[in-house]
Amino acid sequence: MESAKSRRRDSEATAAAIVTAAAQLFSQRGYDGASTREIADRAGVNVALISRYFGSKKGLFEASVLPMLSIKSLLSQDMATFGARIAGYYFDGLPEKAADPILAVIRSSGNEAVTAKARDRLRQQFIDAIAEKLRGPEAKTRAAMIIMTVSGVDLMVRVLRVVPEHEDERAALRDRLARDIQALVDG
Amino acid sequence: MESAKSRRRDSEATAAAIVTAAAQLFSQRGYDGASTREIADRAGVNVALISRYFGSKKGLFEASVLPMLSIKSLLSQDMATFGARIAGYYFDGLPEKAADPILAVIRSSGNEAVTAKARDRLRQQFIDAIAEKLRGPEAKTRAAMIIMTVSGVDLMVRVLRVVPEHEDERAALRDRLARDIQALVDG
DNA sequence: GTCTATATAATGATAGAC
DNA sequence: GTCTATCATTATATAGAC
Repeated sequence: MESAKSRRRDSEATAAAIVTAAAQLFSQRGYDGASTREIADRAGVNVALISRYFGSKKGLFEASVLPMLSIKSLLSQDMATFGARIAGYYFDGLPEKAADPILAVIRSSGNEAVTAKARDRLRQQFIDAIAEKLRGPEAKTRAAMIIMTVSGVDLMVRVLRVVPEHEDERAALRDRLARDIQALVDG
Repeated sequence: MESAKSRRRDSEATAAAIVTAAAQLFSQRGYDGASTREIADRAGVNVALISRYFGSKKGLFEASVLPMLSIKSLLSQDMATFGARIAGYYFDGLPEKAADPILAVIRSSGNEAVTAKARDRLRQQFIDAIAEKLRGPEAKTRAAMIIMTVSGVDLMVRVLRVVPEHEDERAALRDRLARDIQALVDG
């Protein structure tokens, strides 16, 4: 274990701090809206280190957002509770400031050069990965419907922010969502 | 009817050309990614006219994107065919370059100052408007589910661009979508 | 390993000529 | 009603000192 003092000169820790700050800011403001200076400030490091460690802003985007684009942890658990877990994630708690790689891709999608790789990874790590887990007919179609529905939730909750205020309405929406997604999982 | 020559000095036509170009470019690249110069070029007018006619870039965004945020034309027809019409819109034809106000809001959503009004209008013109059209229990919850699903389609088709290549898979997805949305409409 | 200083380019906006 | 020219600002990226 290193001391706090030596950590200040630990390039790995510095790069990790940049990645963390970048993931948050790209999620919040998208690629064009998040400046390298702001990312460096939030990470508590100098701006020049971004080019130093990641080559360019685009390199930083790929290093921070792409690795987070995975749904494996959700798929490794019992698929009989998949719908409930997804719905719970978005409606119980609602982590406002947390980094959301899907949101980062959505908000950066106006920049084709930057999000081309991210889209490829989204297809592989999400749609294809879900389709593999599904039993029964039309697995791919159902997988597409699932990712579409989840994307829609992400959009409604985190982009449009139109979640019902009343607790019972929220619960009704969450339960309906859990049921509909689970129906797609079960076939 | 005015001649083509006099149209060149028709401020209304000029403003309209700017609005059209802006709607397209804001949809494609989002607010931050679409520069005023590029918008002016596509409209075939001078950049200075944007400030002249709309005050600012933000003013142009509101003048071009906000008025398009309406679903009235889709709701005015028979609600028994709502699901099929939505699904057909996204899967038959697939208008790549057309201006899509929802997409513009999504891709600009990293910029809070610009999209605050757009979100309000989305809630009113979409969720509330749909809820009013629905009969049966939990109209608001179902309206939220519908807009969530449609947003997800918009996202998958136009942002992530992960529509199945094979015609039969596409048709299967379209039909399943139409059915699921219609089920939400019917209660 | 990290900083300061700077090069270069692009942005939104405006003043004033035509 | 539309244009040219320009301003002030901000962006990413880099060279070189420490």
